[in-house]
Amino acid sequence: MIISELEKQYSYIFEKDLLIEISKIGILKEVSEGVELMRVGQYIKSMPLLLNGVIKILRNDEDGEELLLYFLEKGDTCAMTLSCCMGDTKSEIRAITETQTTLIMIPVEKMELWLMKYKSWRNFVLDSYHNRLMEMLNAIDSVAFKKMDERLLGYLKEKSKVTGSKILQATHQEIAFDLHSSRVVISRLLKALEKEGSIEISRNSIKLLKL
Amino acid sequence: MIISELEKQYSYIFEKDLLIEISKIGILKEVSEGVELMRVGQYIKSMPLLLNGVIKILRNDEDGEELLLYFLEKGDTCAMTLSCCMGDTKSEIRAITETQTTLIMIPVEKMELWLMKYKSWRNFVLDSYHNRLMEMLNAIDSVAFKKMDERLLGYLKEKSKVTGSKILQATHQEIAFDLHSSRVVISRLLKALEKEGSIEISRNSIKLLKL
DNA sequence: GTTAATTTGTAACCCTAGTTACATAAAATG
DNA sequence: CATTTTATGTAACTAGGGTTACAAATTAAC
Repeated sequence: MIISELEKQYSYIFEKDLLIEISKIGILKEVSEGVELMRVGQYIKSMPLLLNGVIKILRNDEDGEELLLYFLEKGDTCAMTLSCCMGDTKSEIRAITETQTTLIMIPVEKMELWLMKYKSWRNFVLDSYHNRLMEMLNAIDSVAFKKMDERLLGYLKEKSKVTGSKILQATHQEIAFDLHSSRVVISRLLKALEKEGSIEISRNSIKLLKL
Repeated sequence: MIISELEKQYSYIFEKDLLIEISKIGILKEVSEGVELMRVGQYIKSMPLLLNGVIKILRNDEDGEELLLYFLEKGDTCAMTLSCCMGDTKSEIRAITETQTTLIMIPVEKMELWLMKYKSWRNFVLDSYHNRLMEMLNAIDSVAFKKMDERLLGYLKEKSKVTGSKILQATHQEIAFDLHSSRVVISRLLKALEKEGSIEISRNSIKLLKL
């Protein structure tokens, strides 16, 4: 039953034998929107393969301050998880489902075994690391080089892209959390975007117009 | 001749056979301080293993703005290089020798081969990715959550650690570049640190006192 | 040793974005 | 439908840090 879903996303990535192993060993999991899949400091015993939906990955500092790092989409896996599994260290990030998601959980033990056995798995793991490093660089560019208005715009576009909708469900406060800013600042900048005709603001939602 | 240097840093990491391969194939390279080893947009054909010295890794945005991401020390390799070699993409970062360095260059072709052949190489590559991800998280914490005075202090400590000296050779302008700030701001904050008794400022150098 | 180039110190100013405070509006709850 | 709760709008203020401008000090160059 798993394998049909699996093949849609991963058949051109993984070799046949590996797909079969995954479908035997992996545990299919349905998670609804807004669920915390992982929090900082937690140990990780299994690794998720994302079949459907969107997960947002956040960084927290000691004082509970928060910042969105990037979104994971179908076909992605969490490099942080990989990283933590290998090193047997605690998670450094927080993961929350942005939409309803379907994922396959793989026990850690298999990971190293498969690295030896399957070339496609090796490539997948290395690609994941590569992709995640690139997303981290984006995150750094954003906070280091951009001003808040630009960051906000980028955030809205990205969120629209991953959810596949021009209408975003979010309060100004939630956006402020993701961008590590304050509600007042976000309201201010959103208002400016509305005046300039880029968006339309309603309670709990924002409609992207000419972006 | 290479192998003696090699064994000092990597004998407990790599298996014997791999060490021999590296010493046969790798090209030993001595680089003096302040040399640009890699710039943004460059293609990478070989991968460095750091035997000695310190390399600083910088991020540039389109307008030439710059930010220090982290330092590489002996025993490290550049995960970005790994990443770029694999994906055959351009470099996203800039690398400059912070001190005189000794490194071994490995041709890209070997990398994938060794991933299959040597467990120790696999672990090394995965560990490198892990370490680099952690350093990227530090960089993000710094720019996202900290104020400039804290960042400056962290920078001074880190630089002192990697160079192994309490006396740092740097102008305020150079520090400003690394932190993506301006000379005036850095001078201002350094002065404050001096008044508080943490450092001693001289032309072209800063002495760390009670840090 | 005189001149030029670098480096540092400091004042004055400005802008972004964070904070506080309060009003209004829309939904949820009873 | 009256009352909370939640979300948004806006003004006024503050602070961090970026910019400009210029002086002083140190070093390098001739």
